Amino acid sequence: MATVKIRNMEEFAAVSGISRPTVSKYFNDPESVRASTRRKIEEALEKYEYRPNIYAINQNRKLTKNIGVIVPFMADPFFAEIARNIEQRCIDAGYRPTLYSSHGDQDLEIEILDSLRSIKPAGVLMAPLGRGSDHSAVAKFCDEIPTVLFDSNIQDLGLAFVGSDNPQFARHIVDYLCRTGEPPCFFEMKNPANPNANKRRQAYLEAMDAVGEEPHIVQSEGEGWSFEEIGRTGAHAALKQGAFKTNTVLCSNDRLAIGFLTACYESGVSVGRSNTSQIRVAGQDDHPFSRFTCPPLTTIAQDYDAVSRHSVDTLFKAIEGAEITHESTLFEGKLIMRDSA
Amino acid sequence: MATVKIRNMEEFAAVSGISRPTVSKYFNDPESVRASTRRKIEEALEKYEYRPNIYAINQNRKLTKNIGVIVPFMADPFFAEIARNIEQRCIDAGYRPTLYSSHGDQDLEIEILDSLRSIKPAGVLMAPLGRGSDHSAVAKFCDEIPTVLFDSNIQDLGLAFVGSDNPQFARHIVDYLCRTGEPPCFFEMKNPANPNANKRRQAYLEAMDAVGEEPHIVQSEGEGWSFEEIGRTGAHAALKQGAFKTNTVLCSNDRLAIGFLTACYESGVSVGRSNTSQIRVAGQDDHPFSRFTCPPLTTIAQDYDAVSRHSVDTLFKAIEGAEITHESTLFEGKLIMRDSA
DNA sequence: ATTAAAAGTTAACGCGCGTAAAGAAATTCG
DNA sequence: CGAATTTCTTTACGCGCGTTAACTTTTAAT
Repeated sequence: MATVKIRNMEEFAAVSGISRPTVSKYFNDPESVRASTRRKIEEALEKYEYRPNIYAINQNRKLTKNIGVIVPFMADPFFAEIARNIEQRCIDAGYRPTLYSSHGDQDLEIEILDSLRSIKPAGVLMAPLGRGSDHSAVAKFCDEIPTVLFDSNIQDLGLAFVGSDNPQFARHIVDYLCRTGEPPCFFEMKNPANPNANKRRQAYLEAMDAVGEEPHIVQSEGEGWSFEEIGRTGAHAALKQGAFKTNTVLCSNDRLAIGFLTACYESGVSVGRSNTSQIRVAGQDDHPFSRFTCPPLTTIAQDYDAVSRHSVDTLFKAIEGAEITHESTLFEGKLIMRDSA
Repeated sequence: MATVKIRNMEEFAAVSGISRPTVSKYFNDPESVRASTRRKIEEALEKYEYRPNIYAINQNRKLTKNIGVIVPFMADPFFAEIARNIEQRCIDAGYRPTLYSSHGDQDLEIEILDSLRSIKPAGVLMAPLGRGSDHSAVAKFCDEIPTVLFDSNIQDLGLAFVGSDNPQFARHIVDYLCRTGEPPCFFEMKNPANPNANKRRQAYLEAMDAVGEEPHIVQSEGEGWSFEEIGRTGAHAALKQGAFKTNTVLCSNDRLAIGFLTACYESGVSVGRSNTSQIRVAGQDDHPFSRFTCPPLTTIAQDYDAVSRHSVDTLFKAIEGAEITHESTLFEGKLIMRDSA
């Protein structure tokens, strides 16, 4: 392998027999040099260990190849999955994604934005805390750096918003539940962290109206991102006081539903769609764990592949100079029928 | 606020009335300048928007303040939690952590190491894939950059290893299970991704020997990181052929146990420690979801706070010049009694 | 073969900051 | 108060690479 250690592009250019400006050109785009030149450089690359210093590169380029990816809560596997998906797309496009989680904390979200500024990213993909976000801080950031919001929207901030079509979700699953049994009550947090929650409540109301059923909303106390625990305690309280007017419950999201199922188990309420069951429970999102609840959770799956693809595409188009007029893109969900409803 | 935009430290030094070298000194350590000087600089900092260019800084410093944090599988909330914990400790110590997930993929793990090299980190905290890691690639990396391994060990690589005391885990939970009912069979993957799995099997055998009971091991087919699904299908197969010699099952980890519980539900086997239950199931790790399984999972909790603290401490000591002799530090677990066993 | 176009070379500057040296100014202390 | 000490200022260089300008060589086309 290497006989001498290559310290910089100058030295590497020397051993490859090509001038430094041309080598620099090669690293910015290998296709931009003649095939014979490319071959020489790549032969040297095999022989010697050299990689351009990323700090020197970024200091001199007007724009880095960095992409920031922010999710509100990494310990939620749903966000881990979508982050992974986005990350891979960035890498494939030749960018360098860096992953951040706000961990449900406003101060941390602000710190992340601040930290991102210092790495001068070409663009940012952000799933904001939502209700918990500092609106003006996010607005200011979106103003400085090309940013696409996903999952949860903040007014008209950023280049675009990409998320799920909550009304379609609600129509779809409310339809299903009504066709197969009693109409669903809606179970949610009283003070949800995520603005999607409000849209989902609204969507539920509209969907129930459309099928001509009377809506019933049951709310759980508790704040923060411990949705399962909030769902569990809220369900216990609601079950005890007979808050559900029908035997069917649609939860605002799967994590809440997971806690709900735990409460049902703990209080001896049998869940399922069989005749012997006392209650039916459905969720929304198709959380990675929903397959493994007892009973497995009927839910409506977010098309997170489409969400991540479209988010990334939109950002890259903007980075590459396309004029983007702000728009929201919402993807439909698929019903995942399992045993809980 | 700002009347003019500050472009670099030169300009900022001008408006603050302090020379550039002193300002530079301030940013490296605010305490290193006279109080009156510090005050002047901080007043200017309030008045003008300026932050040193991180690329220029890192180009000139011998050592960056970057810390790499690698976990094998971010969609496992256990790793998300420990990563978060580690991240925070790094920030508190004035470093800049960057988070990576190998997503269970060897090629990606290697890519991450490569990518880390290019940011010239002061140190790295790595939970390797384990069996799935490219030993020589990791070894080479540890040789170049101060690296502490945690969670899963690879021989004697890196500055140190920090993890859990698997034998203690096994003794503790085997003791408990034997005291309260039939001795446990052990349920695990035949081809586990994680080397801890092998240690846990061994620990189970020793613990059973210690209490004078005959061990029984049941293995599930399947590879990769979809532990829940592997646990579920493996449990179905094992239950169908009556593979368990006793009515108690200790799973190698919680995610496997979660799948096991799903299989029990699906095949109508009642789980729990009451007289009416047919089987008892326990896990290991205290996964964030274990509280919410049905029934809630009895398990043994990893002291991930201690693991992350000690990992970070060890790394920082090494970075700050302390001589580290390679050693493994293992933390004990606490029994978490819930309803499944 | 002639020639225009394409791709390479050499030389040089700049990016923003770390850092070192030498001397000036401010502070501390006896 | 003067001397010793600490802290700052000025000046200057270097880090590794992007990039430009002027020129030379190679390639493709007539």
